[in-house]
Amino acid sequence: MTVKTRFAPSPTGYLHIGGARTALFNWLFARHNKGQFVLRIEDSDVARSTEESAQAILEGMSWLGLDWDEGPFFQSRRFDIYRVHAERLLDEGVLAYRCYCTPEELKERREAAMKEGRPPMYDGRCRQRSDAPALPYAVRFKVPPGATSFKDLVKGGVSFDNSQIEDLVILRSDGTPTYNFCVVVDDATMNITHVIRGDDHINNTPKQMLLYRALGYDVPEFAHLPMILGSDRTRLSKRHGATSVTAYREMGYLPHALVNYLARLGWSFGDQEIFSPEELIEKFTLENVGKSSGVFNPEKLLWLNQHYIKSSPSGELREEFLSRLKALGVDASADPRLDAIIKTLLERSKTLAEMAESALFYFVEQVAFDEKSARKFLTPEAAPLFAELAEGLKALDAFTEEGIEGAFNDILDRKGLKLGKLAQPVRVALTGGTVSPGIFEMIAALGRERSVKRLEGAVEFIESAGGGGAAGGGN
RNA sequence: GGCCCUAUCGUCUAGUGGCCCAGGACGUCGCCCUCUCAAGGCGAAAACACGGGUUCGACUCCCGUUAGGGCCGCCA
Repeated sequence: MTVKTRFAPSPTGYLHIGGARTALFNWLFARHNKGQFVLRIEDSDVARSTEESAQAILEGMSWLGLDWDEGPFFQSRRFDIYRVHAERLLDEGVLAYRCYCTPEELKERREAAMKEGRPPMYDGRCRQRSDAPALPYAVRFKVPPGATSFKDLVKGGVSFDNSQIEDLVILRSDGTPTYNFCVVVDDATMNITHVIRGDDHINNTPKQMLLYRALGYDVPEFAHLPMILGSDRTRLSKRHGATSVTAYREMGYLPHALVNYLARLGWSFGDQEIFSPEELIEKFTLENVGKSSGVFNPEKLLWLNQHYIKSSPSGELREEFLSRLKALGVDASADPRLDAIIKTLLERSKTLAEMAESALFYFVEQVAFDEKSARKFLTPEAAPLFAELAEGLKALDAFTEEGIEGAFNDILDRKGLKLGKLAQPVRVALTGGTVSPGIFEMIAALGRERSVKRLEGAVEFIESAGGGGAAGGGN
């Protein structure tokens, strides 16, 4: 039997971190076992579902690289299938029945029960009803007595007493099917072999198993993944910060970093931390999924992101980098320095957003001097150094890191200075601030023209500042 | 309140009865490297929730307590 898993989100919001991990584990399990992965949109609650959410979820999946073999199926387009199944149960007479209680009545009873400390379960009062008033009715599944247990692939043995399970509604009074019923009909008719989902669904499992049996279908395997919690150990939600996959994309995270992080949250393979998607597929098994919930740790994600950025070939990030620059007002698509520039930024950027921002100085016409840095480093003593370096750079045969270093060393030797005494002022002259990539690689990437111009501009700046001139920039 | 699940460093985790006075990673701190910032290297602090069993021997098995989470909808 070939393995078939599914991811079945409800389109009531964006793809969030928890959903993404559920999708990932389903995908990994299917790929590892050379099986199929199905995407199904659970929009049986038509009122709450939106087209945009469904679209956002598909985009999130694609961005993460989680491709599906079948679907997306939409429950809203399968209502007749559910109705046929529900009627089958109703026809049997003993498996389902019509309930004429109104939602308002039910709510009242539930609240009363809660207040008295009783379990807020439906009491089954319409079970015995033999009349058929001309009133709206919902269809309820008649939960049989006994116990329902199963062997969860991550949690182990789980058992429920059926007396704890109420007669659930499978068809609303408007004729639409409910979640627990749709899931069963869908998973059965789509031949899902392994249901892998969040453990907030573990209580639904016995209800669904009972439904499978009533319908005469085989019960699939279940694997319930522990929840992802926020730093305060409650269910991860918006107030814990960014929780949507899209948000991480926008902040400049790489999909592999997110995938790697999510995989290691709840799953492990010895001491290994870094996994390519291929490696995850090869190594992923449900046995190595932990049973306990885990706290989402943005700092570790950030570390992974930095890891993936610094180990990316510069060409791989080019497009994304360009579009981020563009958003900052820089069109660098035709700039021949592009790859060299990216290379200088690779190992000092935690996100793509940060990378684009720290690249800005390479492209601006006028360097904006940071006031404090300028006061400290753009001094009258520095001016002749800049002039000399500008000459040295002009005279270079090859404008390479080695050549540039040579030009620096000439000056250093002549003046008897340490590199720091020259590099830091030069850094301010060229970038406007005191933080940048290594001085030689940075100058090589900046280019000869601009480096010389900016040095000369800094000399002018110093001279005019000496005469009381205003702060400005070099070229 | 009832039911279900869970319990190793701050966090993610390794550990499947002796290899563990518990290993790795993020984070934190210190040192080294160093032209700044990073990266990198080295090192440090940091955990088996508690109580009973079982066993020659428990982080590992069982029971209980405690704590956390989840679910109790004509939401999914």
